[in-house]
Amino acid sequence: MPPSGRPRADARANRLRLLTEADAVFREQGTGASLEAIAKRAGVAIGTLYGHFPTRRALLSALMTERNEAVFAAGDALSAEPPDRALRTWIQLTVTHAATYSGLAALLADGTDDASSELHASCVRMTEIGDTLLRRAIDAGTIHPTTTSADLNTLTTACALAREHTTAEQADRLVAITFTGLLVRTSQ
Amino acid sequence: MPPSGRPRADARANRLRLLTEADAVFREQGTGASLEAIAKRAGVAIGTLYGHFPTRRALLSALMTERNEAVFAAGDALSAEPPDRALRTWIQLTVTHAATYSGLAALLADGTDDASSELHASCVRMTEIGDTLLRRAIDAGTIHPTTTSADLNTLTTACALAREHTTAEQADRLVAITFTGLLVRTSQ
DNA sequence: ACCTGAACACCGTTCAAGT
DNA sequence: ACCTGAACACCGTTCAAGT
Repeated sequence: MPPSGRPRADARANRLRLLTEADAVFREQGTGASLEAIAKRAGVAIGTLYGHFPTRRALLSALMTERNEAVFAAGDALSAEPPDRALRTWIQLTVTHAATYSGLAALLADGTDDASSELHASCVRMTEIGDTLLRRAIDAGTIHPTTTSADLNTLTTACALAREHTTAEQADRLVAITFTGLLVRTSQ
Repeated sequence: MPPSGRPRADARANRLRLLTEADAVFREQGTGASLEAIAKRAGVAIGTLYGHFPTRRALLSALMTERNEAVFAAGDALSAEPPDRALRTWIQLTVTHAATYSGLAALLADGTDDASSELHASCVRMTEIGDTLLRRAIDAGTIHPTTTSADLNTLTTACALAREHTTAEQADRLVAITFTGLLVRTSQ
């Protein structure tokens, strides 16, 4: 059972500094970075980090919270766009999101199926939004009707994973190629 | 300078058993598996493993040698096939190859650009074969002419990486989608 | 209620001693 | 020439003691 009432002021400050430094370190070194290093940069002992975030994934999850909300909101807003443009923008959005830190895409990919992962809920939410946009695009007749929600997830995961091994430009080209592969082939 | 003449019989036997067990362990646990475990299963001390294979990549490289030759030969043989079918088969082949062990695709992706990697030479060779098949398919008019050799590498890497996070069926669907994205869009 | 940091566990890598 | 395995280094994680 979590402690009730407001947390102590120093605890709040420590939590905030841990998140700030974790973001910086994960950006530089990926999600596998040393937790010791993060604690040291935040000016706290390693035990304090574990006190706030019992697992690496819990830390990552806390770090992604704000960003998640932004992506969810953007996804919902895409309902106003033309179906195929909306889907394409969504793919670009989620790929970039999953590539925030090197190593994150793999955790998100596994988080979709692993209900015990702290990242599971946000993965499910993303899948739902993607599914809505996908169905709309299929109904509009621009996306191949056999495309599944799982395809969309796999495709996003693949592009995000690949992004860790090439330039952003090359990764964008892959997104473009893959999206083209989803389109219904009409006489041009 | 390497030792001249034939290696000692026991050394040869150890090397062979190390390769056999490494293959089994990497298949089960991926390329990050414990080298201690491999040595133990092969019935030798950890120092013996390091004596034969100074780095994890050297061990992987030795492990891939035979398989590499098979893939190169298959790639060369594809010159006899219709250009687009040949390219598609090549993509499937290389994706499967890069997904032999979980974690291998990432090493191969980095090995292409890292000349100091023991896996570099085979990566370059694969790129060459892919490039030949790609140009032929472009010349035949079935593949979009702006497609580059780098696109092919990124695409293969992406599919192989994704394969570690889904079923083989789902991964095959991704290959199909991506390949469709390469095709010149004609009136069907 | 929260923080500290020593202690423990685990694993990769090296190298002096042995055969 | 090759093998052994103890020794070292490094890092993730826990938890008793402190404030």
